[in-house]
Parts: sequence; structure tokens; C-alpha cells
Amino acid sequence: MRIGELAARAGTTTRTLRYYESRGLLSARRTGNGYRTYDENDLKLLRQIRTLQDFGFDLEETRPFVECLRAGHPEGDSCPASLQVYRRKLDELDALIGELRAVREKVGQQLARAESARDEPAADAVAPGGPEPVCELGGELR
Amino acid sequence: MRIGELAARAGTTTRTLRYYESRGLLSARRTGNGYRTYDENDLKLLRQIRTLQDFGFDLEETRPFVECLRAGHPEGDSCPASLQVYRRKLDELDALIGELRAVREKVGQQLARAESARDEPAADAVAPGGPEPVCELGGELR
DNA sequence: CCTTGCCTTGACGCCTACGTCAAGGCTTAC
DNA sequence: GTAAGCCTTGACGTAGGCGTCAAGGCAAGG
Repeated sequence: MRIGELAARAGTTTRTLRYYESRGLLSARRTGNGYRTYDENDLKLLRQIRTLQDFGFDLEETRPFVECLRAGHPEGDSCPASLQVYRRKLDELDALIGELRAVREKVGQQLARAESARDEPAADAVAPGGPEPVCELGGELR
Repeated sequence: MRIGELAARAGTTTRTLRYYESRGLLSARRTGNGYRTYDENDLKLLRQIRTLQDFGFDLEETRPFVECLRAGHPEGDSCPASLQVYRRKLDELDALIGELRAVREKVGQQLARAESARDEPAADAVAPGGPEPVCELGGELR
């Protein structure tokens, strides 16, 4: 099949396939007129890449899976290098999730604090002599 | 104080401050020779921005906080627009954390499956006639 | 013959938050 | 006077994964 069909069958674009090729992840034979040709094996390769991309893997991280399939293994993750990538990704995800949860906590606390502060105005907020600050996008006022 | 000192006191760089200024987030008076001058208020503003940035807020998302401080409020989150940003960010974080946890689950399952598959070789993996696939970066072999 | 639709390579655009270099001016210390 | 260290604006570079023209070739249908 040619590039358009492969792209369609994998739910992506020809631009993406050429990009993968430029990165050395997807190779193609050529017909007499220079058109790229692919087979079912290439589709399998491409689907492996796309699946990992959907998981948030960098393109470079998909390389071991691709090479594993190219080496003739039944699955992209049949090789130790691929398993290593899985493990690194799990660590990354755990770390990232942990950080995000910490941030979520802090932001939640900030919101709670700010909301309660709105109810009990600070002593210096209405200190005599200063003009009343006005919120820029509050609407209604004025 | 001048830009270098402000940057140092906020733990950032002069480039960053000029960038913020170009984005309209940080303004500066000028001395006779054209140097930027800042006061303690600017430092407070800058610290507000930096704190939010550390939380992963986009620069644009810090704008309501900055304008709130500029309007004379005691805190950057003393304005409803800032609270809105907090809430949106909480939603985003919850959604993101949820997605990441789902991905983490799937990757974990993939890893488990691939590891167990390694122990019990597939029936077709050693089908007679096909050459033994070789892992590219396994070392040792050969 | 002409249009349509697929293909080719090349190359700039995007987006964020700056890093980094270039060329030059001001001030201060020595 | 000159070197050091601060400042100025301008402008290109980075990273990732493509999107989006541009200009042109090839094949098939009418």
C-alpha cells in the first residue's frame, strides 16, 4: 500500500509518516516512480508507535519497540530494552503524578485561604487613608 | 533597585524580567541613563508570578494575580478573577492526574504482560523454519 | 487533452519561556 | 585611560511533533 492508505489505516497523516521516516523509525520501499510502499508489517510497526505516543511516550522512547519488531519479535515489548522503557516510564509517571498531587494540594489550600480571607477582610485592607482597591474584571461595580 | 538585583532577589534572570515586561506583566520606571528601576512592590509582583510558575501556571494565567496586586489588593488572589484561575487549574490538575493514573495503569499492565510472556514463550515464536529473532541491544550474544 | 487525485521534496510556522550572543553605552575602581 | 561590570535593544536558537503551503511529477478517467 502507499503512504496515504497506510496513514488512513493507522488514523494519522502522511506528514506524520514522513516525519517518522526522517527520524529513522519507519522505513519504506519505493516503487519505480518513487512512491513509498508499505506492507502489513509496517502497519504493525506504526500502530506500535501510535499506541505508545498515545501513552505520552516520546518518539525516541518508541525506538526500542520498533527495533524489537524489526528484529522479528512477535511484539514490540518482547525485548529487554522495551521493558526498560516501560519501567522508566512508570517511574516518571509516578514522580509526575506525585508532583501534580502536591501542587494540587497547595493550590487547593491557596484557594481555600483566599476564599476565607474574602469573608473576613484583613485589618489593613480597609485602613483609613487608602483608596478602596477595585478589581479589574469584576464587572458590576461602576 | 536595578534589574540585576531584582532578578537575583527573585532567584531568576534579567532575561526573564525583560521577557515579563514584554508580556506586559512587569513594568519598570527608567533612570536618566535608560536603566530600569524597581521597588519592593515589583519584587512582590515578581514573586507572585514565580510562585505560580512553579505551580505550573502559564504566564497568561498569572496575569489576573498581577493585575490584582497592581490594583492595590493585599494579595494577588484577593480578586475573583484570580480565584477563577485557581479553580480552573484545580480542574485541569484533577483531569490530568486522572489521565496519568489511567496511563500508569495501562503501562503497568503492559509491563506485567510482557514480563510473563517472556517466561512462557509463545507457540509461534519458535516455529520451525523461522530464524531466532535477536534483540538488538542485548549485549552478550555474539 | 485536461482534470483530479495521489505522490514527491523542501521549507517555514507553531508554541512557551526563556537562553545566548552581538554590539554598544554608562559608571566606577584602579 | 582603561578594564570590569553593570546596563541597553535586537534577534536568533531550543525542543517536539507535526501542520501547512509551494511547486511539481505521475497515473487514470472522460
